[in-house]
Amino acid sequence: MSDERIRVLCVDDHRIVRDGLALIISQQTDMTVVGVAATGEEAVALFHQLRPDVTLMDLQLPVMSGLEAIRQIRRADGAARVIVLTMYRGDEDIYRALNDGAATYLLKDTVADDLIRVIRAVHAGERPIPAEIKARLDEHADQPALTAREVEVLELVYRGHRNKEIGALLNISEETVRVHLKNVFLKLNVSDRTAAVNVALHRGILHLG
Amino acid sequence: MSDERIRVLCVDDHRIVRDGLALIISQQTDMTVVGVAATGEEAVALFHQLRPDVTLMDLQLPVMSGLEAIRQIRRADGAARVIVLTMYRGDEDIYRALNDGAATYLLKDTVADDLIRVIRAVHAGERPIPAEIKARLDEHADQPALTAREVEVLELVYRGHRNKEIGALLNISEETVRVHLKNVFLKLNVSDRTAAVNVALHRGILHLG
DNA sequence: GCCGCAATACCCCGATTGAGGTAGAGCGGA
DNA sequence: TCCGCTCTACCTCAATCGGGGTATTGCGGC
Repeated sequence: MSDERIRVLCVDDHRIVRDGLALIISQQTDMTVVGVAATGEEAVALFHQLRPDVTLMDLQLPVMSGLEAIRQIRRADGAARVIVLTMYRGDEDIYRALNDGAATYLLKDTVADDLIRVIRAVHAGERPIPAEIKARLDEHADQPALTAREVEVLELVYRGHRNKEIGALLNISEETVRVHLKNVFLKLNVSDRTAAVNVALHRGILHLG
Repeated sequence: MSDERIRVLCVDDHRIVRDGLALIISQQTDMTVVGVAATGEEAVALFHQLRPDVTLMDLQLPVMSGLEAIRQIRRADGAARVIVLTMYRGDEDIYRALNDGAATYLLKDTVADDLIRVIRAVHAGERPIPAEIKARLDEHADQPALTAREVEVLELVYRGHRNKEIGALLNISEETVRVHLKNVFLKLNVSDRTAAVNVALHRGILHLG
């Protein structure tokens, strides 16, 4: 009964990875790939059009991030089941995705058979969080969270701007920028901007791009 | 004649991607995956053991990079045919890989059918460089190259070290570190260290990790 | 209503950084 | 052999940055 197959939407910006995933899933008798998307927009549009049972979502997508796509999908349908499948290992990535409604979070290290099992479990309403991911999430809870403004400032530091420029861009004084950065340094446990950017990139607070 | 199939070694650190690629290749009647590796060391060891016709190599590998693996493989066998398959789009990545003996360079955006065609072409002794990659390589030629020492200094800046610390780590004076950085800024066309790191990450001169 | 937090802004001061020089030693190619 | 490049090192000066404060406004939760 092909009507009873789990209908999967597959979202990844790398064509060859998408093709590989689709092939892996298509080989199962109890599931089928009903659509593929390469950007966040495409993912949201196809979700509405296809109403898949499970959406397999990479976080690293051009134009609109996978995180934003998850938000929009979950806002439109609180019962939507989205599995994150990504190479991002940062605790902040994991926290944000699960906090925004992802059913679970898998790294691309995952074995094909495990992915298949998780798709079935999530379709059945479970939320099987891998131990490694759970551990990272616990680490995250121990860390002080940056505020939205602090992330905004740090992002501009990462782009290579000086404090004065950042102040001008955000319409606040250079002094205030310094205050935000001081707090960022405290929270990230570093003593200068390059180290802060480094930590932020590794923890998934910022991303290349 | 299974003996006449193209024997492919598949190197990628993400298990699910490796599985997907292997599945794509295995579906062809004229090629077969004889081995898979997840690190540079494994890749080099398996190359010697299996002597594949074509090696499909990601650049982003733990412990030993794909670039270093290519160097070691090509040093051992100047006729070895290695296809780079990576998400790295930096001109420096492309330059280094092709300069160190890769037969061609594909992005993970590549369509499965194109990958298959390139594997056949490379096995036949061709070097089919995609137009996009060729264009990036031309851009690279217009840019002044950083010296090994300059990259070394920039790497430590990226790690968050101050000039004084970098001097101590490299056993040179802080003054010399400043000179190297001045030259880096000139070559990368930036005016401070965070911008330099940003450009270096995007061009593939440095990598996360 | 009160407390805590986020965001804003200003102060001082020492450390660090970036931009401008000059210069010698060593090495490899023309 | 000589030229050019790389690495090394030092100098000066102005700009930027990081660490230490204090303080006001506004918002949301208890």
